[in-house]
Amino acid sequence: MFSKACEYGIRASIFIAKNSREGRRVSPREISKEIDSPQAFTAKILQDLVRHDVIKSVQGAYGGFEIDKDTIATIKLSQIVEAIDGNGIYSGCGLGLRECNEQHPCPMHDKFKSIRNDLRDMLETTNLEELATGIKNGEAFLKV
Amino acid sequence: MFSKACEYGIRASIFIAKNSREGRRVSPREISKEIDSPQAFTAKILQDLVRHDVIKSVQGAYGGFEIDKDTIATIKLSQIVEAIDGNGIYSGCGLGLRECNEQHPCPMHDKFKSIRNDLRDMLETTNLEELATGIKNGEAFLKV
DNA sequence: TTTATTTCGGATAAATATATCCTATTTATA
DNA sequence: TATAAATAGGATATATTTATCCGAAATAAA
Ligand code: FES
Ligand code: FES
Repeated sequence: MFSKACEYGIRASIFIAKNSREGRRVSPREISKEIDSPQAFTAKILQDLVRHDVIKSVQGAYGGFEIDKDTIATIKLSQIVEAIDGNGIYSGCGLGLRECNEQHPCPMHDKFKSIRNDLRDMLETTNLEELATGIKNGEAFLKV
Repeated sequence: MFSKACEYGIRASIFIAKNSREGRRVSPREISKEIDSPQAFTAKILQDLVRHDVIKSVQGAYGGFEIDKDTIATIKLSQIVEAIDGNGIYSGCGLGLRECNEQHPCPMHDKFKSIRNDLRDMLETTNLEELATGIKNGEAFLKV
């Protein structure tokens, strides 16, 4: 469904959100340990998310990654997915035609479209705040 | 969503189904032309589908690929997807945890599960007969 | 200002997915 | 039986994704 990079990116963002709520910056080392992902690869993805204004980085000693406390609830899953995987999952044809087009649909179009729209709605209405809360409460997990 | 191989496999199966209803066998050359896919690569995928009993091949002169007329309506999209991409899309965790587990859910689990189940239901209730009919009637297309 | 720490970014490696090529095998027909 | 036409399958090539490595730049604190 999502690329590995995107999976790591979402898990990392949730972990950063949880820690930022507690006023703690985190390093790629700590992040990749807590979400069980390859460190250098994860660091690349974090840089990508910084460039896309999903998270913030602070360079130098005592630096790390964080998210402004008051924006955590405004960051949607869709922003992370689009930053890393692009928007093909929202608009692309399920059977790989050049574009999904009502006037030139593939045989799966009608049935696929509704699922794709549900997925888009879900990603656009889910924010980091609620996901981080699940982790905080021990109801959900980021690894294993 | 699906791999290229899976997209080609579904499009090819629909094309074969349409032709088998008309009593015509088709070659990889004709298939890849009609679904606009790389020929040799498509041929590999067709072999895979034969091994998984989704389609039938007839070797030698006047051979080709076909589907028994009376089984076309019984072949579900899910069989093709599972043959090529495996069943990860049905059972895998959306955030890449080792397994999707109610007792150890990722933060996206509840919301993701319902979409994944809708997708599975769609693939399990859609058969080649109806898809081929769309093509036959000119309501749907397999390329461009 | 020096030092230690940390992100940034380029280069490279490894793994996987996609695609091509060529030969062997099968089979209907002449 | 010989021939031509077609799928099967191994070997190989290319592209993309995933992953690692290392030095440069930034920055807080001593
Ligand atoms: S054309 Fe294929 S999903 Fe819309
Ligand atoms: S555990 Fe992640 S989707 Fe179920």
